Amino acid sequence: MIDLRFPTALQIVLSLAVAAEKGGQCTSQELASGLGANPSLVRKLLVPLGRAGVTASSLGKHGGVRLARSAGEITLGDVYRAITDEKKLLAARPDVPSVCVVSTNIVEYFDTLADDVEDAVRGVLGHRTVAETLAQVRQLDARRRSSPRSASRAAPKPNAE
Amino acid sequence: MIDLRFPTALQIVLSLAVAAEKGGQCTSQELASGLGANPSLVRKLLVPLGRAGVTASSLGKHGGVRLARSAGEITLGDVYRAITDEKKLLAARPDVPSVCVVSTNIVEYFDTLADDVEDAVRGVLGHRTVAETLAQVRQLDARRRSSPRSASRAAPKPNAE
DNA sequence: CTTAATGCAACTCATAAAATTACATTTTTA
DNA sequence: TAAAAATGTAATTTTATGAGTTGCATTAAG
Repeated sequence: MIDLRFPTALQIVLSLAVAAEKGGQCTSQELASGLGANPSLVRKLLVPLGRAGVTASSLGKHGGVRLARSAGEITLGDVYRAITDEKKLLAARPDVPSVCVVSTNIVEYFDTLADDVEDAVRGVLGHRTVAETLAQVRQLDARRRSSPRSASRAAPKPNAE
Repeated sequence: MIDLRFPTALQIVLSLAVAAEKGGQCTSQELASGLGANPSLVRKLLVPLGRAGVTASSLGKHGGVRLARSAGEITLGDVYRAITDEKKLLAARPDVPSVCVVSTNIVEYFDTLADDVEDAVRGVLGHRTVAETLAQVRQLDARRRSSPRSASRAAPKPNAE
């Protein structure tokens, strides 16, 4: 099944950034409804994010989730690394037999290649803060409202609300 | 299940590059044994590689597979693109409801982010030719033979063969 | 004590590739 | 022309892994 943890975690963090501007926090229920998902799924993703110091939760009544740092101090790379932990984008074939020069050394080679790819991805994600990303998302929203060629049926009346 | 198509295709192409040096070709059976896999699986991967002009096959008795171009004219990016076709490394969450600024625009944002990541990966893979890669694999092999601290049990007697 | 939140464990479901099997098709060649 | 040996391809089963769900223990406010 396709891995949606990073896009999901990113949306969670962005929603928390919006809430943080108002000095507030979110419940996993609120976050889940923005995702069309289950609160339990949200809480599952909050575990590694909390461990990485990206989010923080408080228990009990009036508990909830908030950003552990300001949105300008969190990069998408932080979120990505927290959520994917060890798993790399590319993985070598396991159990390759050793029958020729290629098969004997391909795994070692591929691991270094996978590392290079991982570094490139982190380069892209590491330069963008959550604050900048939220600003970009709002730009998209402004563009969506100003032009009626709606990309989705989400804004059928761009000038009506 | 984890996607092994690219590492598998890469090993196939490298094996074909070795064979090409001797002016020869390989059967899917030979390729499969170097992978510890099934000839049918190899042939399945050869379909997109052939369509992309990376490999070529001949039917019938004494048929087989060979590189369609020289190893110096094929990049790892060519192999990667052929094998993964449309599928991107990162995919947006589907069916996100539109309940706030973030949820309304996150999919569009994430798609552009996924494209940026894809470009970065292709940057890494597009610069390496199969010929260069084969040379690197052989360097690893030379290093493995000269130092007995074997990374795998693949070469228990580095000076014995 | 009740309420409302997170934390966490157990379970089923869905998906996509791996792996396998079988057979049709195409060439070579004896 | 028939046998052999290869690719092409379709159908099927297996497997791995995240999604999604349910339930409940724990925690803290009032």
